Amino acid sequence: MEENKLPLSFYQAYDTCTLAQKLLGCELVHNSPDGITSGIIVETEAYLADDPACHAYNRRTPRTEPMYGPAGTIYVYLIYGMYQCVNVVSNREDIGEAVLIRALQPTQGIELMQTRRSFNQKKQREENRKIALKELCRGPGKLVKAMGIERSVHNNQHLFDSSLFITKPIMEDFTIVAGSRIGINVGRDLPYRYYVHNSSFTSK
DNA sequence: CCGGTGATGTTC
DNA sequence: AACATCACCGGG
Repeated sequence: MEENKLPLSFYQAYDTCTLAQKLLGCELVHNSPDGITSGIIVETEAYLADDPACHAYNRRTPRTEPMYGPAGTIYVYLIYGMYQCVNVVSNREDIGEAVLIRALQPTQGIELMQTRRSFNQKKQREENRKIALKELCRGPGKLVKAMGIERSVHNNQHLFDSSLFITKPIMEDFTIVAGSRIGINVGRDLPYRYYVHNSSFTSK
């Protein structure tokens, strides 16, 4: 599996919008101390340097610094106080652009993902609710929790040198649909959201 | 629909 | 120091 990692050159080869589409069909893998979990990327969003919705738009601060790193850097941030989202940094060093991973089709470690998703951090215990396969990684916050991705661990690491990595495309013959990004105000008119047509694992 | 939740950036 | 914002999710 490790040997199927995307090469560094893959992340450097494309502009951000193209990379966001090229990552569809690839597998996101986390080789964690608790076990391996993975899923096929079925939904992404591009965030560009000249794009007001981009965290790095006109600002280079401690939080956004990973976005200015080399392509393939991992950018994890906290949102709404309780969720984290994971991005693949794109373009050249010193240009703040990235691709947000929004949904996965789960492949390996499904039970572990269900366990992670079922853990109620407020009550500090696991709850009984059974989470449907389709719901496991449908959304950026959900997939980060299911995959066990942690800002404190993975932020500013590189996909080529981390327990979190991406392998070459394993999905074949799919159509890519472009549309407006989800959950943002500025830049909502830009068609920078990409997803696999007819996949039942994408968010809405 | 609506509110929880906390880091971040901006304004004072 | 205070405030507005926020690439979300789950309960209703």
